[in-house]
Amino acid sequence: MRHLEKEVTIYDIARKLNLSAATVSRGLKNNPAINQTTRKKIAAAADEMGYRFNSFASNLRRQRTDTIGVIVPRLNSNFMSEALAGMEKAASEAGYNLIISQSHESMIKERKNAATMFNSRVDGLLVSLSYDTTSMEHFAPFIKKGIPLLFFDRASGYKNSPSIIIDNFKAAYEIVSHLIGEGCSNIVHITGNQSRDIYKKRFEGYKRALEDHTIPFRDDLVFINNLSRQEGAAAAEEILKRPQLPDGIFAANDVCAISCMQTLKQNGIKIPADIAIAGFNNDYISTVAEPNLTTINYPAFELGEAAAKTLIQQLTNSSDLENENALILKHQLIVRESTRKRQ
Amino acid sequence: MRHLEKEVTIYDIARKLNLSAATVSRGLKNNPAINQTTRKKIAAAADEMGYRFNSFASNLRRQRTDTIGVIVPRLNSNFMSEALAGMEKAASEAGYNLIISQSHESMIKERKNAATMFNSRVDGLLVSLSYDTTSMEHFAPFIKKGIPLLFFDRASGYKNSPSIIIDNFKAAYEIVSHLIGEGCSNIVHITGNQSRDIYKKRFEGYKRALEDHTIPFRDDLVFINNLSRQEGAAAAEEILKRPQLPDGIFAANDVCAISCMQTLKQNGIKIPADIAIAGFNNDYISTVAEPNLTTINYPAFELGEAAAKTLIQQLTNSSDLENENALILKHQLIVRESTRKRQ
DNA sequence: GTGAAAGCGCTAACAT
DNA sequence: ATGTTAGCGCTTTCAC
Repeated sequence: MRHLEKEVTIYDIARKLNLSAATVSRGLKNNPAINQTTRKKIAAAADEMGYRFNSFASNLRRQRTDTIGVIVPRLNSNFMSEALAGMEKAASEAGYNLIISQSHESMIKERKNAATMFNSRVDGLLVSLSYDTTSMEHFAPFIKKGIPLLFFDRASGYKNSPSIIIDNFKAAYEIVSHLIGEGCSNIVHITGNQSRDIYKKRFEGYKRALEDHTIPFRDDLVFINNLSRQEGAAAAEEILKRPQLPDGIFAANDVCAISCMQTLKQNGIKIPADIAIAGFNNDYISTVAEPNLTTINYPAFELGEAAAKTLIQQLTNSSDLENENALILKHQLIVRESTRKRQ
Repeated sequence: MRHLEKEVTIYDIARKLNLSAATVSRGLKNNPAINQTTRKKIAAAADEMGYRFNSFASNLRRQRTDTIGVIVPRLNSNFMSEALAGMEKAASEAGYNLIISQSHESMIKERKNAATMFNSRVDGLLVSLSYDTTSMEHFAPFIKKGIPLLFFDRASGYKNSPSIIIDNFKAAYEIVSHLIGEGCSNIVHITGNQSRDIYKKRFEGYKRALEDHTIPFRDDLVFINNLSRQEGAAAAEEILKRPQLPDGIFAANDVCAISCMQTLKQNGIKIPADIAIAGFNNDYISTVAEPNLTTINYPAFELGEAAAKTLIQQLTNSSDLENENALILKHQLIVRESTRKRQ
């Protein structure tokens, strides 16, 4: 039906040139054992006959795929698309393809994705966990078969799988300390599911910063939601209802911080004079929002690149990551107008 | 090395259960011809023995991959990540995987990507052209082999390949007419490479709108660049140097419009009072920028979904797209503060 | 420098 | 309802 002509194989080329399939196979791979002239003849014939390499046959034979699987919560976030861009770059430079799938923040889908990746026999797997993943059992087959598994951003302490992250605790500590330094003492924290390590660590950083500045921690200042635009606005509404307004807000991502800020501004709150606001990630929008948002620069592209490179190193055995368990990338606190209370 | 244990095949299962490989194969596929009890036994044994399906062998045999290739200019734009999210959704619902690669706006890379996709024997290919693609020869092999090829957003009139787009001419016409309606008569247009149809059509829409409102077209009001943040700012700098300021700007994407707006604002220009600004795409940032940006809603997610669905329909022959040559999605003009000159 | 032959694991046509 | 058989196209070991 779809295949208009019969596929040309190395046998067809061999027949035409009075060679064996083995020679053609070697010739196409530029195997130095094959005569230069023969190689050229083979290449020419292949070209002329419209030959195309069959990677299944090759994969089947070689037992590897040169493919890396990636499972992300969602493709359509600034952070993820940057990270994926970095991965694609590193992978394609090393001759690997990427199979990308999204879990839509659901463990059920993540499980299916993992199974598909497993059956597709990816050489390795890169994962950023979904929002609601509790069990890690769907990754067990990879461990069992010795397929390298690497978590990035939303990591887990799962088995011996290494992860690539930033120091979320420290980053949060820094940003909250900065807020305190600007005179805030009544700081709201908006964050995500505490079973995701990144949010837990940020929360801990927040608490520690308060503690170290002898500011009592207050449960009612913490909002745990999915950090979406909607939830950011909802948190703002909730805050506005309170008898006493906070003087600072630290949200665990930029999108949420900004939608929260937008809602507050619409209700006449002055940022940063009334309330200072800080986010996390350094998405492009943080420089578009007014006032510009103080945030943590989380190098997403570099993260993706590093993740893919690390995995590929394991694949080629050029390095053993078995001893390292986490690769911590550098982050930076970026102070902008949204938190500058004093001149 | 990486494979700790020998792979289990259907033959192993067959031997263990005293069945033939064919029965096991059918059983695993839940073929109704196979006895319920047998099917259960097979499933149980497969599970217990740690069997995993070998898709290469299957692909090799079936001559198809259930995989769709996607080539995009860049992954990390709001528009593309939305579109990809839509594709991934449609594809995974139909049991297809996606192989995604980016051309980095270069024809050379696009050509390599196409070759890889071809060798990976994708069942179909979705393409949004790179900025500098001039020749389409790298898609010829797909046509020749009858592999469905579908362009989206950055389309081309290539051969009989259909495309999924919006009516860029009309959208641009509408937005420029709106600017004129707000009192603008001196309207800058910032757009992209004119060999990309989308930008050409937008340019034409701009010209036609001027014409229909008897405003003379002026060459010096047109900026052709790559529509990046940098170029948006550069265009603003250039505009600021001019003796006479324009009273309106229509940029062919939101990112460029917003960076242009930021630079103008920094130089004391009032938006929209001095200059009204409109963008294109309805990226999230268009609601974050101040003033909020007037733009065209380009339904990226739906576009991706429609593209994947259309391709899959062709694959399953459930529809013949050979007659249709373009699927035009609806767009909407979204008027926001950045162009409201009059109350 | 080149060839013969076997086999990777699955599926489908054809049998029974 | 299940089995037999052949073959998808490539790689690789062992020969010469």
